[in-house]
Amino acid sequence: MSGSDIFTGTLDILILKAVAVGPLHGYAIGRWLRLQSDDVLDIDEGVLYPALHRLGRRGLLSAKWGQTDTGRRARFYALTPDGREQLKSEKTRWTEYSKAVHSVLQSSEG
Amino acid sequence: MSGSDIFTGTLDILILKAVAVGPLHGYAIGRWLRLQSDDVLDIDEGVLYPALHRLGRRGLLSAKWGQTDTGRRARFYALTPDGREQLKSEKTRWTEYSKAVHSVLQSSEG
DNA sequence: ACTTATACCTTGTTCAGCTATGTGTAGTCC
DNA sequence: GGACTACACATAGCTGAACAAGGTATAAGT
Repeated sequence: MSGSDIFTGTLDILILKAVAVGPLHGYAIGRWLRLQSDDVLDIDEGVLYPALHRLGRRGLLSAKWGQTDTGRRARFYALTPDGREQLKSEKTRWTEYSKAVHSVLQSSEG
Repeated sequence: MSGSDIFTGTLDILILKAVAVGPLHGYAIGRWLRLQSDDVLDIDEGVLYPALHRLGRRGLLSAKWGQTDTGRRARFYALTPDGREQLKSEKTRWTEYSKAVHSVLQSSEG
């Protein structure tokens, strides 16, 4: 059901990236993240769906109802142009930040 | 005054690491993080001091008043044994997590 | 006198993520 | 028939870290 805790602020990037290739529905986003991260990122559905709604409200994702491969009804999310820009800038920010944290954690100087 | 936003959850690790080498006072912790991270990590004091108090309350840091090199009064924080363990496990968690995020962001598969 | 750097602190607010829970469909296994 | 798993969506209440914006005070430089 639930995965290990998230570092707040990273979820949006992960979601935006997941739908960057093509539209996906919520459940598939969760599955894809689990797959790509070797089970490290296991997003609770009670966290994932509100996040999708937030991103929609902010105009970073668009949503429409559709059919899965197996004929089920599902809500498909796609990146808007704003979302694509947001992904890009957040990715840059993450990369810079994680490098900074890494260099702090590696440091042995007092 | 303020730095760029933090990814929530990383601040504790950064602080614990800063005092891992030896006791430091709050202001020096901020300065050290800025230095080690090439100005990427610039922790607002209104964020830093409450965090130090929290870590103290949780028993991960000990605190005592002392004198700086320049003769000023300052509160020095040091790692407790619990704090050292927490640093270790959080470091592991961060490393695993950031690798996972990285591998998601690098992915090009749909 | 003024500014900068040092060094500490608190109060109020926001909102992401956590926890728990609910709905319903469809396939499989015994 | 009954139980179970996977799929797919959703909301409501809570917590607490971080943010924003202030405040106190000393010392050194110009």
